[in-house]
Amino acid sequence: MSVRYALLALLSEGSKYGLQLRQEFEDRTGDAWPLNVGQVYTTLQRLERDGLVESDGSDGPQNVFSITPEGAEELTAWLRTPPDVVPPPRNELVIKVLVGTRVPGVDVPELLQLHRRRMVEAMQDYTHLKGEMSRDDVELGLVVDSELFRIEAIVRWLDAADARLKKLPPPNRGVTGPRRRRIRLGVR
Amino acid sequence: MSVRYALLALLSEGSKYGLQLRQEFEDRTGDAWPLNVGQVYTTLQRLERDGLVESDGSDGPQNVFSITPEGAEELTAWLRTPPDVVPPPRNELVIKVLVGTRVPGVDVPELLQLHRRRMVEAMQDYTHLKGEMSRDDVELGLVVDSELFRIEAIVRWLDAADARLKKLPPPNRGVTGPRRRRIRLGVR
DNA sequence: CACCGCATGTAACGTGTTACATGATTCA
DNA sequence: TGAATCATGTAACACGTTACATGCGGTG
Repeated sequence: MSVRYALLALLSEGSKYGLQLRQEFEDRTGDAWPLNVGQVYTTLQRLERDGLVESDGSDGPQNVFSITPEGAEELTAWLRTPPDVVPPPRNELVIKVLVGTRVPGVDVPELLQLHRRRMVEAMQDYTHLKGEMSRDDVELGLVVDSELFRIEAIVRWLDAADARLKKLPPPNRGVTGPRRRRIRLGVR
Repeated sequence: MSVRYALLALLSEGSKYGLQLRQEFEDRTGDAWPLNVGQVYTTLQRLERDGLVESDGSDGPQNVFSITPEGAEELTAWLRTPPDVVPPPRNELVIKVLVGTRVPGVDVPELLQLHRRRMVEAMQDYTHLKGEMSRDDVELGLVVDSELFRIEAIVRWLDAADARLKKLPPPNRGVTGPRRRRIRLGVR
């Protein structure tokens, strides 16, 4: 839902049209997240359908949109809404490791080391990039920071996973276990 | 694409049917990620269509699926594929902050503090949960670890963002800037 | 004129979500 | 018998992606 509300935010500054919204979205996120133009138009249609945005009726070559009061309200609510934390968003790497332990012929510690190497390389690339960046490019700086912290967290998790798996190595390799009662992370 | 390959991984252990796959997916990810049954069936259809999985023909009450050699190949490739890093995945919180700086009436530093509070609370909840967890619940332990590291990285980013925004406070508040040349993160 | 850039859209597809409908089996 | 549970599926929808089609205007 990021795009939907990002467009709303850009429109809260003033009325804009499609291509302009794409341009400004990319500018204001440091050119880090290319945005497909098609998605801008379909998202604007949905926003209009939901009454969060109004079209300037002019079906001319520049179809200008403005935010409505309801749109402004939803926007400020969204800005203060924290990202969902229970249930946690699915984490592809974590799933890889967890289901990987049951795939015949897969060496999980080796898998952890492989991904660790890739992640460290990515961090080096980003760190190098930071050196080349203009010091006052706040937007790109923030995006790169977010990636660096995020990837660093992945590396730490890979190390923790390695340690955890070393502690109880083969007992549940291929065994289905006694179906022990589990804690459900705040669902229903 | 996590679910698609997770099912493939579970099938690499042996043939299974729909509900069983959901059950095992949830077991093996520590019950942290509830999986909708409907998605299992549609995903199995697509896997079959793509030749990665075979149905046991028996359209009976238990429709059993097995992995094909092509499926096994795709699976091992997926396990070793690192998560995409350029362009970075869109980060909803980062987008909130970046576009929030242009929304009239929004106090960004206050926004950062609000989200920081929420994230710290989430970390406390997870830490508390770890204390209540069975020590040998590897799966849930790994998921909770991944969330703790992930959220901690968010908190660090919020602090870094706060510092960055304090350094150059109002110059680009509402101003569109000179459209400076930017580094593109390896796209195209 | 022909081409390019701007601008708007549509179509097809993939993943994911929720909700609903349909049988078969088990058991009080 | 009737209700719960197991098991399979479908429908409708949201978001996102890629690719394609259309129209307008300026410029060589």
